[in-house]
Parts: sequence; structure tokens; C-alpha cells
Amino acid sequence: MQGAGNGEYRKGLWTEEEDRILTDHVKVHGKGKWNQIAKVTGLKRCGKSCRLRWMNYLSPSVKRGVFSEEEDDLIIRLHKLLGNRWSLIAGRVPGRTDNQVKNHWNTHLSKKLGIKQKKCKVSASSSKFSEELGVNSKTKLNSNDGSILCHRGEAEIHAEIQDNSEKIKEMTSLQDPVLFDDCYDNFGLSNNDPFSCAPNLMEFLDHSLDFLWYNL
DNA sequence: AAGCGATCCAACCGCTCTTAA
DNA sequence: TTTAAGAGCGGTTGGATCGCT
Repeated sequence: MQGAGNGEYRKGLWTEEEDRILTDHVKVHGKGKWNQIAKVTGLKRCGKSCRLRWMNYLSPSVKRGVFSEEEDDLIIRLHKLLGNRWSLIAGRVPGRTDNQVKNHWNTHLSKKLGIKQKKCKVSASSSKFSEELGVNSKTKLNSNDGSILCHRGEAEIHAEIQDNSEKIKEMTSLQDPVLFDDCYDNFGLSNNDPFSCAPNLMEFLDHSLDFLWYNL
């Protein structure tokens, strides 16, 4: 992971000088048009690399340093609910990026919980749960906050969430992993045609996250 | 002090989706 | 309708560092 690759762009760790050039450019011109940065600034980095560096490291909104107990707990709970949807999880952990959350999970939390990577029971069940209901990594998300898009009335949904608040707590607690069948039972989803109830699930997931965020 | 395996995490890769021309 | 660029995602890699012998 070093050297100049095809000769046009550099790879590997960023230098302080490269960081400064990128930061200065974004301050003046704003985010976006990442592929033009190399041409404008002379930075020998591809646009994708520039974007990643800004989003994961240089952006003022990125929080550095060790994860707090509260953050750990929130990530664990969200992971139980969502599986490896790091961007969605990160969207609910202020200041943390999907890459940070993913790394932190793989290096600390999975060990802390005694979960073997890629053989994670919780993740597997969540994944199965999601996939069968059409909520996969390509699920349409709200570009503003990462929430799952839905189409029902807010009042109706919030009422439903309030009614299910205890179930949400139970399902997302450390002691009670989310299980496929539990979700069906607790939320009255049909087992016969999983796809027919996908909208319900999406709404549930999104508003569950809101619930968790405001109540944790 | 040196060697070496383990661990951490920044960065890359390959892919899909969105959007604008 | 097509196409290319931009953006975003999750999985993976590998260099730097740590800690043990």
C-alpha cells in the first residue's frame, strides 16, 4: 500500500502537507468535485481518496479519540438492530464515521462481546432478518440523516413506536439478541410473505433508531 | 536490545446508486 | 435513453505500533 501506483496518483498514508492542501481547498471551494482537486491543487491523489480522507479524518465534524462507554453501548445496540450497516449506525453516533465505527467494532466490540468476526450470531440473524425483508445494504436511505425512507404519517408511526417501546428496549438489550422470529412475533409481521411487510419493517427500523437515540 | 507475532486503524478496492448532461 | 462523474457502501489490506519473549 505504497508507491505511486500507476504513476498518476499516490497511494498510502497522507502526509501533513497533503492534508493541508486538501483542507485549504475544501475551506475555499467547499466539498464536492473531488476529481478536480488533483488538477486544481496538484495533489497526486485520486478524487475518491480525497473524499475519503476528508470525510473520515479532516472534516471538523469528525470526532477523534477513544470511544466512550456510551458510544460503545449505542453501537452495540444499533448493531444488534441493523447488523453491519455501518453508515446507518455511524449516522446515529455523533461525530463518528462509518469507518471508525466499523474498525472499532471489529477490533474492540466484537471481542468484548466474544463475537467471532463473520460468524456473528447476532449479525447473522439481523442480516437474515433484513435480507428476507428486502432491507439490504442498498436500501434507500435518507441522504440527510441516513434514516430509512418511509411514507406513513409521523403521528401514526410514533404512536406505534410508543406502544412498542418496551419491546424495542427488550429487543435491543445486551441480554436479548434480536432474533428473526421474535421480530415477526413482536411486530405482527407476516411470515408468509416477508416482502409484503418490508415497508412496515423499514418504518420500524427508522423510528426505532429515533427512539433509541432519544431514550438511551 | 532485538526479533517477532498480534493488534490497530487508515486507506484502498470493487461495487452500486444517483444525478446531470 | 445513454453515459460518465460523483457519491456512498461494506469488506479487505497492509503499514505502523505495541508488547511479549
